[in-house]
Amino acid sequence: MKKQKLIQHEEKTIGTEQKIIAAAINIFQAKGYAATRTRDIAEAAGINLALLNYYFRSKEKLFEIILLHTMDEFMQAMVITMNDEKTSLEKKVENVVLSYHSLLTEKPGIPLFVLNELRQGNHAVMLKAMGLKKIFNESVFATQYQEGIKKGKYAKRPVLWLITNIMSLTIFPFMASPLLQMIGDTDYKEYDRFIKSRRDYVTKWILQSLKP
Amino acid sequence: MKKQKLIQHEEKTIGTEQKIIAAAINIFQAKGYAATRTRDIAEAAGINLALLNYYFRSKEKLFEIILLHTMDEFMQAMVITMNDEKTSLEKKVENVVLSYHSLLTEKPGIPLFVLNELRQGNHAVMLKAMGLKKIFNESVFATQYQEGIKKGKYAKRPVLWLITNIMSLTIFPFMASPLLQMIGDTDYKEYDRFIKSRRDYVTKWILQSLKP
DNA sequence: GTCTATAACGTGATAGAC
DNA sequence: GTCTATCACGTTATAGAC
Repeated sequence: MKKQKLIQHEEKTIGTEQKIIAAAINIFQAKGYAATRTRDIAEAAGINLALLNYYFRSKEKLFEIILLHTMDEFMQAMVITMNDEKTSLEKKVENVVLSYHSLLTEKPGIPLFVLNELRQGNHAVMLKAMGLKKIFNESVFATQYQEGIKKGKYAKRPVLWLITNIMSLTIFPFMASPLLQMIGDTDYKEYDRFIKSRRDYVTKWILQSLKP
Repeated sequence: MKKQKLIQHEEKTIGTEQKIIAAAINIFQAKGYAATRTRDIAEAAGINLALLNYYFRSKEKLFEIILLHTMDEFMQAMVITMNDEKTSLEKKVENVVLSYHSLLTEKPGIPLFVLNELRQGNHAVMLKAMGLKKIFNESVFATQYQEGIKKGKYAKRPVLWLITNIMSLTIFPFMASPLLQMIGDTDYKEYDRFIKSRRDYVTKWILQSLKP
């Protein structure tokens, strides 16, 4: 009976904590740190402002949790596919494009959120971002790319070149979607189709650019 | 003598006003509306906080001026070249890439600034951005593109397709420069060379993608 | 026009009851 | 754990002297 109570207690705790985190993710990602008011998060979570501080001590602490979580989400989309021993580099490019598309279709606000905090000089983001260097340079992806160059299969360019192409063509259309929607005079649904229709084309286009 | 005094008066006024605007551009573009404190602008302009409000009434008013100015700067980079009657579409693509590169090399913070305020739902930006629709659809650029498609010279795709490619490949590397610098393990100077070395390649790559 | 001093306000955080 | 009420602080904006 004591255990029963404890479990119930913990479940309830986790429930509220998760509700706050879920709300915080939405609002922080949509508006950034400075433009977000903790009151709004509390309201969106259906709880009181005081309770938010009870769980997370401060706005900054809560933010850092959301920030790290978001960075992980963003990086995970590529880390796994980049280190798959079983796939070719060509297949990896395809998979990265695919996984970014599915992530960003669901959460298009992530890149702007991350880059914005990076520009503000947020220390936590910078540390996380540092990790990307290792991830790339020590990845199976990087090795395969270097191999391809040695064999004369790919043009001799830094890995950064390829990564820039991939990220530019996959991420930017999501970041700039409000702008591009206006230019193209499309609504949300139509723009979504537009982006989807680009997906395979983008992959092929990138692969084609690898040739010497 | 009265006129002399008036001119002097006006010159001094313009001087201070411009100093404030210059400072505001720097800080607003670097940190966004919410994260900017008017005190910082005043300090950077070498004047007092009260004086800032004397000239611009409020933070919001000052911000809107900077915002519209920035949007104009951003849009102007393409509007002019897009409507040049004397150049071919191929030359226009080349020129747009060039003008964006020179603008963003000097002021790399502009795209993030604009997209960030657009995401916050800023009314003024949205109105300005609306103008882009007309600018593109009624441009010489758009006409030439449609002509090319009719002649079977280009693949049959919406103009938005081409615009997305151009913007993605030219703008994103500037927006994500802190991130990409870390990934590539390069310093500011080296990354600058990297971007410059991509310029011509990007142009050719885009042109190549026009083919059916 | 420009300053100093201060009012007015918004927001993050806490005290204390339940 | 959760709430209401309140404090504490930073920031915008203004009043008033020069």
